[in-house]
Amino acid sequence: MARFSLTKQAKLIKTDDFSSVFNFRKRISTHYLIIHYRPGAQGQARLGLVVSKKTAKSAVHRNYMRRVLRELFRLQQHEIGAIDLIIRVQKSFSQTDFMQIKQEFNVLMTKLKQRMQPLIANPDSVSVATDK
RNA sequence: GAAGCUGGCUAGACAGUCGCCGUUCGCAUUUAACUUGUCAGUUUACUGACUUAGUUAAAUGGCGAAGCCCCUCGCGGGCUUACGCAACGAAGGGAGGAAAGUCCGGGCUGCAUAGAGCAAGAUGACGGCUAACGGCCGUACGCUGAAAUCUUUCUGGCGAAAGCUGGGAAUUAUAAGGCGCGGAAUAGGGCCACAGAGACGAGCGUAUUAAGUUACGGUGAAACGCGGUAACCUCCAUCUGCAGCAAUAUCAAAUAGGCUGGCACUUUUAUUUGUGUGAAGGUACGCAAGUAAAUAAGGCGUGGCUCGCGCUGCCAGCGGGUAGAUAGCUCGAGCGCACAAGCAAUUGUACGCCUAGAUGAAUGACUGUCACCUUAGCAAUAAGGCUACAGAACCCGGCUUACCGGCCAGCUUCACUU
RNA sequence: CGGGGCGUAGCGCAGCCUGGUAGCGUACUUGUCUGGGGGACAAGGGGUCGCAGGUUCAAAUCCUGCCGUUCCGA
Repeated sequence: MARFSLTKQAKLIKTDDFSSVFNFRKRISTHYLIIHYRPGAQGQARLGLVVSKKTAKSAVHRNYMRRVLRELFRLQQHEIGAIDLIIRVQKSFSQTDFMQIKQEFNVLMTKLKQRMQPLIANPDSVSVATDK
């Protein structure tokens, strides 16, 4: 039975984790969001969020966007697989745009699955990719 | 009742689903004993069985760490730990009045320090409060402060008149309240545009007088006067050591470098030191050690092997210390209430309470109902907003700035009624 | 957390320290030179000096508090 809890194991915590994902240089972008991804070795999807001060000046507004994205990730984390993700907010959104954000997130997840399919099929290529 | 103003409190509510972060407790499973309950036997007491709940004791159990023991020495096995972590369950807690700006003041920590002074900076009516302040309270002063009131005046209506009433304008003093307050100008220096005869030294012009004796002089903010300006320099009084929780303390990986010890250390050249040959000094030669450069060998990697290519002294320990972890980290000039002192700020006493501690950063997301607001509508209701300003980062006292509303209390003026 | 700079015409900047007139370049408008354009020359318009309060006879300038923007250090 899949649980929906979001623990510390499902987060990117250290600076090395973040920079390794960014250095992998793979990303998918939509109108509001940009996703950087990298196949991870933890056997679990892990999430990092970046909401810069440039997108929204109010801290309350930035916290809202962070929480919504965290919630969406929490509900789908078991369907994603062992991937490290960093979600970046490109354009600010508010509570009226919630349904649109949800759709965009789903689109991003399906795209991500399609791209990760060959990597998961033969794990040797994953190891080669991570070495480089 | 109307108008103006001040202070305090609050910061949508409830329910459902899925979650996040601390704190405390229980850990999960098995066994035994006791208490309670039921049933059976039965001498109002005892025995046996069962189940649920609670308490106590023991054992077993996930990962890691430390210690001990055994051994066939290996990434072995076993035991212990009021050691940690993970996982599970329960209880209880979880953003603000400004958490914001970072403008002042203090605690705390480190460094420095007998004490004092210089420099630099800040403050400046008087008195008080305070841990302290540039803050607060009281008093005095200045500026301001009403469509209300007083006074004057113009005008319209009613009326025989007295008078009543509506509108406009001007003026004066103000209420509650708001804002401000910068000590010293014979201690000294600087500056005072334009205008004006003259701008800080006094002199000049006219009139006058025994006499620089007296009076006046269009301008200008200030004019014939030893003025104004210290939010110009300065002087006086008071205060301030410097830095900031990324402070600071403890533990501590990898890599590079440092120190120590052991092993390895070929040859040549240069140089330094010691020593021998030499009667002595110098020179020369030999030996030993150190340093530098080059080279060979060795080692490692590439590889089935050789050649080749690339890198390079090897091993162990120590100390500093980075990433990281832990502490600092929330019980404090704390909050509530009552009484007392005081005009007040505030202080004292008694009682009660514990109220966020995150660190790539939690305190939430969604749905429904009600409340609130806006629009439409006589209303019922419908649609929309799902609401203001805004998110703790070591902690307090203030100040400033932002802000949709709601509730309560008080003050002043005026009008009406009793 | 600590420290500094900037805000003046549509744009880029002087003036501020040492208070009395707000200016330079460019852009804009008009005119002249040219057959026309470009260019040159001449004239002109355009400023809450970021906002608010204060000191002063007088504030872009001095003082205080805000707002915006930008940079630096730990």
